[in-house]
Amino acid sequence: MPAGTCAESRPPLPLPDTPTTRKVWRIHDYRLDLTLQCGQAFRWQRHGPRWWGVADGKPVELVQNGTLLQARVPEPVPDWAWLENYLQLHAPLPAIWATFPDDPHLHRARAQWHGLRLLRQPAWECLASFLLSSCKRIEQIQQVIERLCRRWGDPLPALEGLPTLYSFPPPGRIAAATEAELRACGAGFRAPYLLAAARAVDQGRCPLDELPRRTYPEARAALMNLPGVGPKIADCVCLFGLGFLEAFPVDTWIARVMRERYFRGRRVSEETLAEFGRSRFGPYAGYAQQYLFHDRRMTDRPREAHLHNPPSG
DNA sequence: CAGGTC
DNA sequence: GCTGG
Repeated sequence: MPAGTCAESRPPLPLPDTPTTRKVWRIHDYRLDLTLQCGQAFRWQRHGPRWWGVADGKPVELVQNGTLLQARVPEPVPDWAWLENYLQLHAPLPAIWATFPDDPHLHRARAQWHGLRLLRQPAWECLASFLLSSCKRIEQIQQVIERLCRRWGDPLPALEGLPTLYSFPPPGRIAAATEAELRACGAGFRAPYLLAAARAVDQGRCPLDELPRRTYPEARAALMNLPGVGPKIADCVCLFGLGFLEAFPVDTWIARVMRERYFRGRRVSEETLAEFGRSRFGPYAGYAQQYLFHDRRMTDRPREAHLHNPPSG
């Protein structure tokens, strides 16, 4: 290519390995809106039909149009495996459903929220996010995370026409912060937990990168060694960040649903519910959890709203 | 009182 | 118990 030539012309037929900034997939059983909005990831913004966010450290714009999914990134990439993995485009949905028991509740929830998928997020981002999630609404979690990213993340190359997005701050950056600074970002009583987790990961005391190669119980236990990480947060990280699809996070919503439907409203511990969920729904219990969770949430607050919704008792 | 944890 | 709806 002659030097000094303006980049006004492109190769007529890009070879398979030619780095590109755009990609289109044909996908089935996938609903981007549900998947990015359901509270498993906290950094996606919707603007009309477009979604902006950071996947695996890279800024991305996504648009879904029926069975077409389109992605755009600021700098050409040689392949798109990172995004396919993050979005779990190749998750074998029919095979997953085939493992589910014949359960009327699950069947209905699955039909209603068809297209809701589990993402595969970076483990540290996932751990930090869910450490910040307790007793917070999704919007608040998003806010805190956004502040953390702007303060300790790096500005990323911007997509044309879009504002600059920031990387999720690596453990070392958070580890170097003070508890007061984290509180100032809105972390509240979770600040010391986040700080301790960042230090543990940064110093190799919690080897997040190795956990996917261990068994689910081992990974879960390793996470629960961290202060502030109990069964619920550990399971969220196992499910959304480590790829243990048998994990069955039990939060208050799921606990309510399970006690009502499977235990006649009896008082059962959350660990019992988690075990029950895993054994009833099997190797992909996490998918079942997500359908049941989303179903319950949307039933209780139909417009994902700021409606008060006082208890009916 | 909120998608927990110690 | 942080903090906000």
